[in-house]
Amino acid sequence: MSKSNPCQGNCPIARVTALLGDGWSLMIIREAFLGSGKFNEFERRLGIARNILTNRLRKLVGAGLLKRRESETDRRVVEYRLTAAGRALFPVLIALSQWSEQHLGDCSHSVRYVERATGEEIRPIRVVSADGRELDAGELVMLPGPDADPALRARLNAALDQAGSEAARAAS
Amino acid sequence: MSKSNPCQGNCPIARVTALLGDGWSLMIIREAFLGSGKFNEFERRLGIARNILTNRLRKLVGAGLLKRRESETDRRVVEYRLTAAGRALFPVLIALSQWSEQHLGDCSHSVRYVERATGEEIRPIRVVSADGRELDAGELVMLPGPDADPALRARLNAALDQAGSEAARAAS
DNA sequence: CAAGTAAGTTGCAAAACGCAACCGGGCTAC
DNA sequence: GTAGCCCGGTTGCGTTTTGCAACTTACTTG
Repeated sequence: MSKSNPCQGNCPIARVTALLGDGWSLMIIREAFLGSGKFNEFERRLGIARNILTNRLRKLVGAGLLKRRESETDRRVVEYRLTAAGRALFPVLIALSQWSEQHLGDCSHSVRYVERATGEEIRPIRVVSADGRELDAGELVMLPGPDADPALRARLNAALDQAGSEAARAAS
Repeated sequence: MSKSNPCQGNCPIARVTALLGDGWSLMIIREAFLGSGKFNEFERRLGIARNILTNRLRKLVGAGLLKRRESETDRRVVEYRLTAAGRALFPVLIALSQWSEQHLGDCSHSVRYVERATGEEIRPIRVVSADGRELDAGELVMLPGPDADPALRARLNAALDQAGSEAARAAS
């Protein structure tokens, strides 16, 4: 994948896939949310090979999701902590988790996300319109933004045209 | 990864990672949201190798995200369409996309998600409490749910304890 | 019927992954 | 202070996954 996936220019999904699209990165982020910070903790709790872990931690630090800091009390240990950018992935993680429990495997309810202050479970993550209504996938369109490069712009416009012609065909 | 990543029992993130944790699956889902359906379309638009594409499509069909249907008008072509489970990934995709644009690379605004009916851009995806307030990562806890297996339960409780002791340490 | 096209499949080379052994600095205990 | 252990890596090597290109089979089109 690494060499290819120029895919469609600066598509944000392509960029995030290049960074987190492997079997471990998301698990490492999850572990970090669960409080892991030391190299050893990640290794033990995930059962990941040490060379791979080194590689992924470097990548995540390089991307600004984790911050590497050598402990002051014991200079052998290194702490990897989530940065603000890393913590901003929390909605993604929850959305994935909720989707997984609803649509994968045996429909189990194995993790609860509750508000610390109230003890109440949070709502399912949803797409919400500008004025606060919950939206469905069918009610949305993707349009090229101001910074879309030509390839992405072409792709999104093609998708629009296709949807348009499909709608026209359905209407006829 | 495939063999390992038993990770922590039935953790939903581990399950979703096993399914979508590679360089292509999410891109295929994105393409499907953009209207691609035929084998050739995925191939051309993503630049993915055909054997890999075959493999991923089968996996996604097997997981119930895509539905494989041979065209009636031309029996050579095969249509892969998102199922309800697949469409339910839309919030995840948008959350990833929004995160990517905010925290990756050059802060660009290359894709706009707008409501078809109003033309208004949607709100950023957020975690919302039971009574509708937007929550921050720090205001949440993960607790084992009724279906958590022992390993996951232990992991989540350990995280709780650790957070507790850290809080105690910070308070002292 | 000849040519072209769609969706795979196969074989092979290159890259990524996983494991286990090794390493160097830093603590700890005697 | 030195022997032994822990921590965070690194290295070498075998296995798996990926990527590419050529081939195949079924079908449509001219």
